[in-house]
Formats: sequence, C-alpha cells, structure tokens
Amino acid sequence: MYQQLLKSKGLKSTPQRIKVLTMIANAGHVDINQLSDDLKQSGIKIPLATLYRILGELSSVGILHTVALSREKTKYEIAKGEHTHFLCEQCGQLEDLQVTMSEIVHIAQNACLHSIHAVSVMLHGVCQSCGVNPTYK
Amino acid sequence: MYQQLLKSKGLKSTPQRIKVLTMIANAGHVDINQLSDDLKQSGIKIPLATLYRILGELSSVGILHTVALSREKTKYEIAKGEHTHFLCEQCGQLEDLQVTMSEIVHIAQNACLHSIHAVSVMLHGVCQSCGVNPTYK
DNA sequence: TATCGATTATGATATTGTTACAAAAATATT
DNA sequence: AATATTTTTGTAACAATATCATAATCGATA
Repeated sequence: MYQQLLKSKGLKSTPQRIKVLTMIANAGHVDINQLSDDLKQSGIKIPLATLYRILGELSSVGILHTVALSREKTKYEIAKGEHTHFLCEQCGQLEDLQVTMSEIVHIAQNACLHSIHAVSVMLHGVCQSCGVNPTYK
Repeated sequence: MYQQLLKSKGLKSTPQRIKVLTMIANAGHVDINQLSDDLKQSGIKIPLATLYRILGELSSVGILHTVALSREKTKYEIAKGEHTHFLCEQCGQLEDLQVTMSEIVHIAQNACLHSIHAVSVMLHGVCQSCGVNPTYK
C-alpha cells in the first residue's frame, strides 16, 4: 500500500495523497487538470493549490515521475523502472514502452566525460490507432 | 543567412526574428527569459508577448527546436541534426552530445507497432566541471 | 484511546506566465 | 512609390502557480 511508501519517504499518509496516487496509478499518465477532473468525477474535491503541492512533494521524494512535454502540460506517473515514452503526434496520447536503455547510456558514456545517472527517451510518431483511423484535423 | 531560411518557410524576414535567431544561435540553449535578458543587454527590446509569438512560430515551422524540462522552463535551440541532450543535475546546464539514435529507434520499433518519426534522448547526471568542482548547495 | 506537537489541507489572495486583440508599423510585391 | 499582407506592439484578459494564515488531521506517546 501507499501508506508504507509515503512513510518510507518521511511523508505522512493522508487521504488526499493516497487518492492522488491511486488516481495516477489508474490513469497511467495525467496532467494536473485531468487529475483534478478525475478526482471530482469520483466525488473527491482537492483544491488545485493542494494538488500542486502534493504533486510537487511526491515528485521531489521520487514517488512520482514527471514527463515534461512541449505542447501539453507536464504529466505525472508513478515512478517505476526505467522505460521509454511514446507520444502520438495526432491524439497526444502518451504510452509506456518497455525498452532497455543501458545500451544508450553505454554509447553516450563514450561521447562525453560527464557522469550519467539517468536517461529519458521520448519517441514521437503516430500511434497505431491514429494511423489506422486518422484524426484529420 | 536567416532571411533565406525564413522565406523558405513562408515567413517574412523581420529584424526581430533575425535577432532572436542570432541570439539563440549564440547562446546554444535558452529559455524565453534568458533570451529576453540577452536581447535587452544588446540594447534590443522585444516585448515578451512578441517573443512568445516568435518562438512559437519559429518552432512550429521547424526552425527552432524546443527542449521541455521538468524543473526549468523549456529551452529553445536552432534546429540541427538529431542529437542527444545532457542535463547537469547540479548546475542545470544543457549540453549537446553527438550520439546517433538510429539504433534506439530500431530497438524501439521492435517494441511497438506505432510509426516512429523522431526521438529525443535526455541524459541526466553531473557534468564534468561540477564533478570536479562541486557546487554544494 | 485521549492528548498534543508537528504536519498537512484549505481557501483566499498574490504573483507570475501566457495569450488575445486592435491599432500602428514594417515587409515584399507590383 | 503604392498597396495588400504580415508582423509588431502595448494593453489588457486569461491561466497557471505560489504564498500565507488558519483549520483540520496525523501519528506518536502516555
């Protein structure tokens, strides 16, 4: 449960935090507005100011992971093992792909003398469902 | 010159656009505020509203490339060949690395059925100068 | 399980970031 | 040089995020 996780990071377990985590886990990737809407839909009203703080806290202790995007608002996901993201240029959906990146790090490590701690890979393209059934805008 | 480039994208060549492009080319990577400051420093005052529009336009026609970051504001660079970015966790500096990514695409293409158009890779770590001369905050 | 200090949530407000719009200016074409 | 079109500008609207005092909640302790 999330209570353990929060505690292990020195954060108290509050219903708001738990609900936020559960919501994000369900949704996969959400921005703060979708999250707020989802919560409302479930009859839970957490003020935006609180959401901002919660998301900030959970991110800074590493429970959440943020995905910064150019067009859309940054999305939040439960921090899990390293993986790459696929962003569909048409429908905007963000999807996880299980691609190992150790090779990338290895290659990159040969191209510089900095010490590399993490990689994030974002793929852009058209997802299968948009390709088959294009959303002509 | 940038005039040609702008024209080829159907955009008129204006002093503001040229100056913005020149500034970004000098700086490598800048966010809108640094850019605005740099311009002021050079005695050029372009209102923020105009900068926002210019950056948007130049990005959407592909002359500029945006790098969305979690903590800092998104940075702009002159669009060049595909390369990866290294972000230093200590000093926040963004650096280009010449690492080919065709292999990554290839690997990823096996992990999904979506059609992939582009990749962006962001490496996180501690740059050499911070490693040698750490900025203990 | 009742108490209490410390943490967190809330709501209102302030601050900051971004966009929209009408008018003036500049551009490139003839 | 004249003109239609695009662009810039400044202001004002709008949206996103942060701050703050207060109230509520948590969880450790007795």
